[in-house]
Formats: sequence, structure tokens, C-alpha cells
Amino acid sequence: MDQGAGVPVDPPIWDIIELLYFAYRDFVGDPDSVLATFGFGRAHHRVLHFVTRNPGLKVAELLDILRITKQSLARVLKQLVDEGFIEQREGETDRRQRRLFATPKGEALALRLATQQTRRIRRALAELGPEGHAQARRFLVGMINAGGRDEALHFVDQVTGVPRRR
Amino acid sequence: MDQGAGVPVDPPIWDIIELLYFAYRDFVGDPDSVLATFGFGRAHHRVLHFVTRNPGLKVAELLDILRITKQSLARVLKQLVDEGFIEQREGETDRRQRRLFATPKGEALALRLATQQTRRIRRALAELGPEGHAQARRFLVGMINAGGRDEALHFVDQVTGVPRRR
DNA sequence: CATTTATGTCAGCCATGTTGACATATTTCG
DNA sequence: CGAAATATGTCAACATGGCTGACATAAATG
Repeated sequence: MDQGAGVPVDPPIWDIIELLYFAYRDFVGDPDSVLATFGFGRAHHRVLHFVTRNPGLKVAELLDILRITKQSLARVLKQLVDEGFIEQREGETDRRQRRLFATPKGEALALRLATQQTRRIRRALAELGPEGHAQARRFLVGMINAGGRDEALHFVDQVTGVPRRR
Repeated sequence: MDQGAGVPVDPPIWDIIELLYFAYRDFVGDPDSVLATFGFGRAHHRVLHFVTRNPGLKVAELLDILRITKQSLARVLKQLVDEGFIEQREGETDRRQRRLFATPKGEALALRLATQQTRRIRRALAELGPEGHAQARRFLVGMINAGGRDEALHFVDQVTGVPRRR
């Protein structure tokens, strides 16, 4: 069975490593051209996405999700606010906070980008069975750091971010 | 059944969109600390990875995989060559080419990084059934641009890159 | 021999990450 | 109440890794 010495105990899973690279590259590449028409980059997309999905998000929470510094965030957030994609409101109980909300314009852009990416995802899931979505989801969840998994899932499953009527 | 007007025809698949972000973030984050001890970044990792997996790769081919410019590649490649992780040999038939090879030192680093990432992948696949690997693979392949899929698979399935005995 | 090809290199710019220091308003605690 | 902690903003400088444009060299090819 086993070939004995000389055979690595856990050989790298090269195909998944490389496919993750190719898949992610194309996935995040989808929105680029649309973003470019607004003078935005991927950093703007990430901010807009998480704010849209989590209306009322605190700046500190956003920093925690993105794992960047407040100085990095400030640059792109300022542009998104200046150009009317995101607005900031004082926290109701704690007036030091600036809760973040996507404007209708911001929500529209976020939805447009997500729809584009969803086409790709739908196509990929179509090649799996009926359990495809659940399987892909379980795989991706398993790839997240065990420590941050609950926090990530809390975000993912939070439905308040579905475009609200106002 | 259908709720009629007002319901989006293809709602964004938010969970997969976000889980891809979190999963990829942690996945590529694994090697960071090791890379940092060599003064390398993720760009070095990508180059070293594909060269290790594809001994004798031409510069033009590498540029094609990474989709960056030769000027960007030059910066990191030069460091990898200078520090003995990659070596360049004249093409046997076409002496203009600089075929790229990982040195034993380079292979060792690539293997170390891949092994680290593989632990994460193995953990994730373990949560799926026996078909987990095949399913994850099919999902990721489906996420790649239809056009470049064959080329990507050609690379992924090429076995010459498995650490050769010399 | 002229042209094309494979690669390298110089110079400068841009996007997005970092650290460190400091400012402001507000809340909380002794 | 007043001191300390907290949430956020901002200035300045720097690092990484993308980009474009221009030009150089050697080798292959027609």
C-alpha cells in the first residue's frame, strides 16, 4: 500500500491551491471595469459592500472586518462619502460613533457589482448537484480561521443588509 | 409560489461572495509570516509557486499566468534569483529564452508554504463528504473565466511540477 | 540582411497598505 | 466634577506591488 520512506506524509494539494488563485482572480476582476468608471478600485468595493450589507456599521467594526488601519480606510471612505455613496450618522446612544449607511446610489452600485459576481457563482454552482451551494459554503467556511469563523458567519448570515426599503 | 413583481429575478448570493472574501484572506495570509522572514511578500510567493510547479517555465508564460507586466515581474524575480531561490538557464533550442527553475532552496520554501496552506485545505475538505475534494475542485473550476479555464487546468494538472528528484 | 521575438532595464506614477504622532469630542468612572 | 478611556479623524512619511512609456540587446527567422 504505502510506499514507505521518501513519500511525503501530507503532500500539498496543488490543484486546490492553484484553483483558488485563478478562481479568486477572476471573481474579484469582474467588478473592475464598472468600478473604474467611477474612479474607484477594489478597496472602495470592499468598503461599499460591507456597509451595504450592514447598515449602521460602526467604523471600528468595519476596520475589524477589513483588517486594515483607519488611515487606509479613511482614504477610500472619504471618497465614497464625498461622492454620495455612503453617509455617516451620529450614533443614537453614543454620539462619538459615526454609523455608516449606503445611500440609495451606493446600494445601487453595490447591488450591480454583486449581481455581476453572482452570475459567475451561479454558473459554478450549476455544475454541482442540488447540494452545490451548501457544499461550497461549507468548504469556504472551513477555510476561514477557526477563531474568526463565528464572527464571519455572524456577518454573512445577518439579513439586515438586504436592501431595505426606506 | 412566486411572489410576483418586486422580487429580484436573480438575487445576489451574498453568503458565497462574502465567504470567498474571508476564506481567501485567511488562505493567502498563512504564508505571510514565513515570507516576511525572507523579506518577501505575496508577489514573491506567487512567482516562486508557479516556477516550482512548472520547471523550465518561460518568462512570457509566467507573465501570462500572473497577468502582470514584465516590469512588475522583474522586481520580484530579480530578488528571488539574487538570493538563490530561482535560477535562469538559456533555452536549449532558443537561446533568447531564460527558462526558470526553482533551486533546491526555492523548492524547499515553496513546499513549506504549500504545506501550510494544505493544512487549511485539508481541514476544510474534511468537513465535506468523500467527494469533497472533487466537489470543491469543480466549484473552483467553474468560477474561472470560461475562456481561460482550459489553460488554467492545463497548468493545474501538469505533474512535472511535483518536486522532482534530481 | 532586415525584421521580429524574448527579454531586460530605466524612470516615474498610482493604489493601497503600513507606522507614528497628535487632535477632538464624548462617554465613563473614581 | 474632573480624570481617564474611547471613537474617530488627520497629518506626514514610507513600503509594496501594480502600471505606462521608452529604449537596449541578443538571437531567431524570413
